[in-house]
Amino acid sequence: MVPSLNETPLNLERFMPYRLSVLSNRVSALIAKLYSDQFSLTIPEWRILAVLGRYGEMTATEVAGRTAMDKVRVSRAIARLLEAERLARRVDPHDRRRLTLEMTETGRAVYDQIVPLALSAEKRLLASLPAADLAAFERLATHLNAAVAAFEAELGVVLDGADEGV
Amino acid sequence: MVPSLNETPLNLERFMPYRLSVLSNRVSALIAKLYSDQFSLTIPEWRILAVLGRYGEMTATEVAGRTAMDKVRVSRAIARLLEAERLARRVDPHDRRRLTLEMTETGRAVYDQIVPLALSAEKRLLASLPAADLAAFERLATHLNAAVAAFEAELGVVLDGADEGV
DNA sequence: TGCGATTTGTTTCTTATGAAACTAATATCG
DNA sequence: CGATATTAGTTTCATAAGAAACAAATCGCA
Repeated sequence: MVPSLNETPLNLERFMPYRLSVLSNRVSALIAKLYSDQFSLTIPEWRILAVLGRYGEMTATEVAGRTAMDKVRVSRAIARLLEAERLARRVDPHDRRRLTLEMTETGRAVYDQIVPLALSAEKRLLASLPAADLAAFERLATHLNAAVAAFEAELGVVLDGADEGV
Repeated sequence: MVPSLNETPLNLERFMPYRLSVLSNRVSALIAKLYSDQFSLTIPEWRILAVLGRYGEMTATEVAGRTAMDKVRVSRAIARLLEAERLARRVDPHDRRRLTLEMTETGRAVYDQIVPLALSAEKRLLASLPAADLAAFERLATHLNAAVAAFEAELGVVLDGADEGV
């Protein structure tokens, strides 16, 4: 039987968006495995700790902007972190809609334990990869981000950076 | 305020697994946008059509293997495709547990319309990217897949290629 | 002022997800 | 042969997801 009547059948294995997706999710699953069991932390929860650890206090909306996560997802992850007392928050006196988030000592202890795990995993994954290839990936990522943005703009779409992983 | 008390704070924007994830999901969301509304097709449904279009008839298990999708996800996507009469299946007479899948004419019509959209989107996204950078990405992908596999093996984990996107 | 528009964050509702249990058919090995 | 293990695919169950509606606070401008 002829595999396809289409003139240019799509070879999934060579389709860049597909490869990117499979690769990304394999890597994410591995990294998540390193902390999810041990600390019972979900991916969005970890992301929140990561941005707070890096940039200090901020609100839920700012976290969503930084992490490219949906605000609902952020809201729920924050609820779990508050419940576990890994996060505390206080009302901004200048604008009482805003709730400023910060890690508690418990939260920071978790963060401080995961960061080295994550960095060493990354280091290990990239070990023996030529530096030039990593630099090329950086360029590809920058290029694709811009190309996607341009395409979206043309489609008149407002796709927020909804995503999944790590 | 000091951003982190950690000696090596994690800079998410430079953390490769994170960049990979955000990039992948942006690209996937864009590609999905090109067909999901128009054909009301989900990502797993599209993947199934894609492998059938490329490789011809196969069973659900084979589809799962090809696409790195979970078998439950495949099963449900097949159910929807059958419901929409985009797929037909028949019992393998040699092994009556096996159900061989093939596209119907309706299914192939959808496939034939989406393939050019997907390929032209990919082409556009990669336009003006130096070929060397794309080749470097191929190497990075190969390298990372192997590195993840090695890491998993060491952790004694059996992570199937569960994934998300495109 | 004051009232409609906007912003922040949560909740509701529907659907998607995957682990584990399950059904049915086949393979294996005593 | 026949009991047990394995395989293909589905269903159940609990959780996660996002769109849209929502509540509360603030902004903006007549």
